[in-house]
Amino acid sequence: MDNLFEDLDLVKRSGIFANREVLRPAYIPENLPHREEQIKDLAGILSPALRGETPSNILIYGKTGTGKTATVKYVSNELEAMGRKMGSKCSLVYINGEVFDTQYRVFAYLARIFNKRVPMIGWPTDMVYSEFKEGVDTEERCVIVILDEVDRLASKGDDALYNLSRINSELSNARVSMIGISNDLTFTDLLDQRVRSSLGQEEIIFPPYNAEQLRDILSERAEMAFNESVLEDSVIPLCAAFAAQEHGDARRALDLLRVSGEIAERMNSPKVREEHVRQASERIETNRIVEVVKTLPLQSKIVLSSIVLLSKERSKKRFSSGEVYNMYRRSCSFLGMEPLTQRRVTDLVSELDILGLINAVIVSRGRYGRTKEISLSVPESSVQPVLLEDYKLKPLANIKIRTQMTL
DNA sequence: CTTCCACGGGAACACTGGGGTG
DNA sequence: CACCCCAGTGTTCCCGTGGAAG
Repeated sequence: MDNLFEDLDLVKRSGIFANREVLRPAYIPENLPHREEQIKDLAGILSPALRGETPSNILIYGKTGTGKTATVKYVSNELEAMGRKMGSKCSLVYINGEVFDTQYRVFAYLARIFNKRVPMIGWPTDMVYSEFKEGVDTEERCVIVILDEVDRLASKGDDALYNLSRINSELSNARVSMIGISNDLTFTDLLDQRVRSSLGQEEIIFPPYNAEQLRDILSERAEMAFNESVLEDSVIPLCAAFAAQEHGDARRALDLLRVSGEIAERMNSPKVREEHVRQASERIETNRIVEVVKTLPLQSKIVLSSIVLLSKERSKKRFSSGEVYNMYRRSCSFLGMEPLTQRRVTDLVSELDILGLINAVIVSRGRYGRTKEISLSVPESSVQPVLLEDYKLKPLANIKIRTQMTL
């Protein structure tokens, strides 16, 4: 009769949260503060869809957490609802370029939405493309394809975008237009001229939020998320300030607020205090590092581990690619693995750089050539244990660091 | 002006896991 | 069933290039 869960605080009605879900990134609020203009623009550009015309293609720019996706989804829902009311067939398809990051996958997904049976891999792409075309064209309608994180898709060749942009000339009933969402402002550079002009018929910019605007957003959500007066006055401004440093990332701010609440809850504190926010900020950062390192491919782990080993061994903190590559080769032979080429390793290093685990800058040392200076940009103590969790890397715990070390 | 090292673009290749066809 | 086709991914190979010390 004693249930295991009865004793756990988790089940008891939380004193802190009223509804934690509204702080999660997936939640789309009714009201998007400081995005009125973008909403209006977007709605204006899309409105022809309701009159049976083809809306212009749109390109949306803005850094992460500036409300791009939320805004688009919000407007989509409104548009679809209005379409139903007016009896015009209007459908929006949301595609995340992170998940569907190749032309094949995008068209296969689209074809499936329009009731075609297409395997997720195996066919020639043009076959999948024509299946999709046939599927959409079965009736008169307006289809708006939303490509979130298009830069992902575009970086692997712009064929998909090109095909999508000229599909209308091959359709007789349906009309297709697209919305590209990108957080990289320079990504059109790698597009074909024709695609660029077609996709960028209209452009909407989402500027980063400043601390003040973040405060508004947080306050509004906090009202729904938390019970009355559990937040100390300084909590929201502090969350906003932290996130404003991170180029005004609202997602970050909301995360911070939620985790602060969770920490307060777990500590049985009746209120969320400033110290909880600071702890939350730390925890989010270390969690991120652990998560990233854990999911690194094996070879990248070895490269990273080599850099860690170097920074433990030497007094200095920056290393040339040559040094890193040598250490990498030693690690490989220690593990009994074939090392990759230097060329490949420079790519892996760049990836680690983008992930923010290391810092790499190209320097020219004149007579002594050109290198990348590489340094760890996160504490080694938070990286090494995670690396050693990988059983394939276990032996590296005992690697003799100094070549000249005597036994 | 030369020289040096490795950066990073691009082509080519190997391999995988799924298709369709005879 | 055997066989070849296809997209996608990770890799190697080749090579032109940058830019300050000498």
